[in-house]
Amino acid sequence: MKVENIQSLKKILSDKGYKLTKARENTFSALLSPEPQSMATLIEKSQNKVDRVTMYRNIDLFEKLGIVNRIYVGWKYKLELSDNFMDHHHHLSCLSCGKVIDIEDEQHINEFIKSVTDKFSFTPRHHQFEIDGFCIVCSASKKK
Amino acid sequence: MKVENIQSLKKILSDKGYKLTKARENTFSALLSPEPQSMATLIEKSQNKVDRVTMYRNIDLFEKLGIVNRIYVGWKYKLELSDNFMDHHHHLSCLSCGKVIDIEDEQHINEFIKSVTDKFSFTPRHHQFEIDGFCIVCSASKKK
DNA sequence: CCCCTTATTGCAACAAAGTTGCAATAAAAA
DNA sequence: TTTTTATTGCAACTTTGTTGCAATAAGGGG
Ligand SMILES: [Mn+2]
Ligand SMILES: [Mn+2]
Ligand SMILES: [Zn+2]
Ligand SMILES: [Zn+2]
Repeated sequence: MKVENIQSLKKILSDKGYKLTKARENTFSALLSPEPQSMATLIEKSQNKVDRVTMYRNIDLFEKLGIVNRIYVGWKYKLELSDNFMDHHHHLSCLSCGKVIDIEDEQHINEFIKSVTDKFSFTPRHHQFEIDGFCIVCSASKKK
Repeated sequence: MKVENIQSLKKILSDKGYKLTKARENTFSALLSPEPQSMATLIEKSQNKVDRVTMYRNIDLFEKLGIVNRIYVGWKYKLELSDNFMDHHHHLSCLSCGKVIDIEDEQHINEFIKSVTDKFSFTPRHHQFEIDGFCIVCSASKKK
């Protein structure tokens, strides 16, 4: 669900009976970023514009409406605008040094997603594939 | 890292200079379950045997030692003994009703994991593949 | 088996994260 | 403009996770 501007945001909201408010405009503004952001960051960026509680409520709503994705990075989740139908979050994550390697292979994954979602008549919105283990460097030095 | 019994737990711990304590035995007992469990569940199962704080500390330790995996289910993480070299955690998770559907297809996934980890000389310990979206029921009934 | 050293525990106190009820307010519709 | 209804902010609360520290218990050596 791509949101181009405030107008398209308003349409998405009103189509479902929700109102476009100042708080929601500000929530959307805070989400504009090249990187996924933590809830704490969004709250801080909007301080004295959007109340904490309202931020939680609107992020929940936006996620339900498909405007944002919640992804896991390390041990916590972050939020991002779901600009593309399906962003790719596939990575190898080293449990020792924390290094994250991105996997490029869209081919296999997209085929797999289609076959499995079709089977269950599931409407996919977002996915994430993570392999935890040890990178080549940390595998070599096996201590601790 | 498979832990067969208390003896093997003691070995894993002492090899790294950690002690086997009553609290750690009870932590291990609480982890015995066919399902991944939340931190809250583990704490409750061990109430008046292991202090909350100690539970957090020992779960952290166990994860570092490879005894437990932390996986994400819906919006939160759960913990499980890493009995098998690589447990399968592939699921479809409904953003609306929270229902989780397990994906059985090991074939494609294992092939994919092997190809990608080989490519980067990465030593996998655990993986997780999650597709968020809407189940057949919630897809049908649109709003809210 | 006892002593000694050191890791580990429990507790209290705190910090961070997320939730709920409700009266006041601001959208949107009429 | 008036009416209707969703939304907000606030206060209070619950849940989750962290830190410092004195008391305790595990394990090794004698
Ligand atoms: Mn992808
Ligand atoms: Mn599974
Ligand atoms: Zn590494
Ligand atoms: Zn559902």
